[in-house]
Amino acid sequence: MSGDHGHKDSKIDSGSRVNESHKHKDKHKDKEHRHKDHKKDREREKSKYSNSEHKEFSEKKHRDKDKVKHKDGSLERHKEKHKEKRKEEKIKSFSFDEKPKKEKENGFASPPRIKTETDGDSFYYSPKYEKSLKREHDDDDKSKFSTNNFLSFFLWILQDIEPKKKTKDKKTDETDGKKKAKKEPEEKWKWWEEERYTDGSKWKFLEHKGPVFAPPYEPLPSNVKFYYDGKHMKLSPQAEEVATFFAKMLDHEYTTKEVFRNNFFKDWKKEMTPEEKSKITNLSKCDFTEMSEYFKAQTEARKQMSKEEKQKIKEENERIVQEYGFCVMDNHKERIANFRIEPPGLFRGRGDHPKMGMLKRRIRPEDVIINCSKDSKHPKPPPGTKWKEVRHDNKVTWLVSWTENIQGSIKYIMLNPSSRIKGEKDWQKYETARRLKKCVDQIRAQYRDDWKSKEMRIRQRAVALYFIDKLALRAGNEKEEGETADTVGCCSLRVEHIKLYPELNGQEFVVEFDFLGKDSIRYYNTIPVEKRVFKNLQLFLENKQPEDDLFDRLNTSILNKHLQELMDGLTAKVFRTYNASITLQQQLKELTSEDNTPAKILSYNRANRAVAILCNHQRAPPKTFEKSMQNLQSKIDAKKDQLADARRELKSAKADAKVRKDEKTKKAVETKKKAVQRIEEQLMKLEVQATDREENKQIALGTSKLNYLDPRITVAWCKKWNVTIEKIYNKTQREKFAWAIDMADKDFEF
DNA sequence: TTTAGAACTTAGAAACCTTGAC
DNA sequence: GTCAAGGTTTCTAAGTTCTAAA
Repeated sequence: MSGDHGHKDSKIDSGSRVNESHKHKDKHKDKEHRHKDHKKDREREKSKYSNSEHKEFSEKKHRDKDKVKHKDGSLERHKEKHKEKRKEEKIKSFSFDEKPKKEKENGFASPPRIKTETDGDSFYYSPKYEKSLKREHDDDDKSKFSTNNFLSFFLWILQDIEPKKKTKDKKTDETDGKKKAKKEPEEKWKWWEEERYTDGSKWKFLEHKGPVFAPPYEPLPSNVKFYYDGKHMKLSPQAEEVATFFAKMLDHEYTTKEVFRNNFFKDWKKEMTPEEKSKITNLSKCDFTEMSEYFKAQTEARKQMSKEEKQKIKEENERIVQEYGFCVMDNHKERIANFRIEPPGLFRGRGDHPKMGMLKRRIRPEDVIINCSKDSKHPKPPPGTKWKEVRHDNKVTWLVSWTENIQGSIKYIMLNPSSRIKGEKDWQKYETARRLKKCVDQIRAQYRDDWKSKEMRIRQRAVALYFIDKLALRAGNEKEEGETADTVGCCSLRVEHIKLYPELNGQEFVVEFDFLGKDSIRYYNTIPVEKRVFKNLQLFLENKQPEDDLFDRLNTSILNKHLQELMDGLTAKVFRTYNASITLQQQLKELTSEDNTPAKILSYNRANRAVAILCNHQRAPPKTFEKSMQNLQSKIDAKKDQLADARRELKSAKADAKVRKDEKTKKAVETKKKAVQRIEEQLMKLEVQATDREENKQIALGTSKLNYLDPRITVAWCKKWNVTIEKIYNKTQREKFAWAIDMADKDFEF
């Protein structure tokens, strides 16, 4: 990335999510206007970007061997299906370059091109690991496996019987060294020193206890009443349960939104008896306050419980975690991420979600598919029930799945990020990004070249890729209208999402982006682009309505197919990973200096922040922000006063010592000196904290830290600057990144 | 070959827990 | 002991990419 990401500041906007102005009003009216005549476009382009430069380009690119085919403009098809839904006609013509398909890695978690890449790439086992323990995974060796695994499962059970020590020791083993109470019970398994499967399987043995279901509904006590139109009304249990979902959310803004209320009411009615249905016809006449108060009181009571009671609950939870929170996968006990089935409730879609408020129904064993190995002890469904299915698919990583009723999508229970199966994939992700580093210059040169292409689809592709690379935009899949909030990514940007300024605030060729991205987080950015990009954008906008697609001849599938040809394993999101990680590395180099630890950490956070800004990771400013800032400021002021006092005292002690010249006064001077130093340090810490907090007001660092930044960069930085890793990664993060902590040394380069 | 659905990653909010000041 | 603040964990929605069925 060549310092290209320096335009960040303008991006963070005070209101992060949704806002009415973004509503896509009547967006699909007048669809007939759209995409008038792409043939005309193409002809226009042809004349504009006439022969010479294009010829030169097309001859150069071996990849575009099928260009002739594309040029005739007869093949566009892809987007049509959903455009159809919009009742519009887009004439498109494209086809995919016919390159021989690269051999797939059978979906296995190893990086693509594993065999051809060995040269010097650290992804491969270093010599010291060469003879390391190999995971047994010969396809045909089943019996051996099951024996081993039964053994290990047995050991696991045994371990469980032992007094619980590990899981909830939380802070106790935190670094400071102060409280080194309980230590890790056993040596952690270094899966990264072992070989991976190459046959596409994700595991050979998998055993678990199945999911934990939501507790059954407990009817309200009879004194907690529901009122309709001012009159008490006893609800049937089903209707009451759904009513409590609403009551629990009464303080939330959701319940004031019309869409939420309408969806809720509609679904609630489905749960009512005919009698209830005929009576309750207006949600506004429903009074849930007693229910709401009841739940608040319960929460309060829980807080007020005695230590013993709290402890009892904690132990019971712990027992459940021990029983259901782990599985055995290939000889190893692994933590499960989400072993609880999502409880019923009201759907909380983000942004202007058309389905918010709908009832998320209760999942029963009959809805659940179990995945485990044949030779494992299958999880038992709760008494009197059965599973929907028990399957043995070792080409996938999930243990349990079910279909949810809001979007009809499948939900999964999977392993914790610290597990081998997730870790390998994560590692592989960063290796792919590092491979991109090696060819990114070439790819950039190519897309710049493609801005001149005489084919519209190629120019669109090239401009989109430029945005993805430069601005770290997401790919932008197409979404089904009316099913989700109206959000976009790069390929799905619409005309209304950008504005072009030939000149703005003294800068030439400025593009203003303003759209809702993932989770309806607003992306706002004004950025000068290269002239050719600007001209292209002008062209893409011609004869289009605000609600038309900016890149009407592009979608994520086309883009990713193209990227795949540029580099094996390359997809749009690799750019985000690459640019995030390289930015961190560069920023760390730039910002860190021989300094005290808090200052170094501030540098780290600033580097992290640069990435978070690039990736537009925003958060709502904490509600208590202003107040906590004030508090901190008063602490700083107090500390300053304290420092002034200490300095004064030191001064007078010095004067005293000058006069008296005895040991006692000398000592006093030393003591005062130390006190001043200590206070200075404390003050500095507070000031750093204030700066950090202020800068972090609307920025969430966690997402990039967890998902985009190659942890080896961080580990290397810690080692280089003598910062303990615990200062940067908390326990969970250290578990997730154990592989990186173990393998990266201070010279690691992304 | 296209497309729908499956699989898996990324995301911010909320719940929960710990810490430290008083 | 209480309380507020902030860090951590959990939750699950919302993306992207992969895969397999039509």
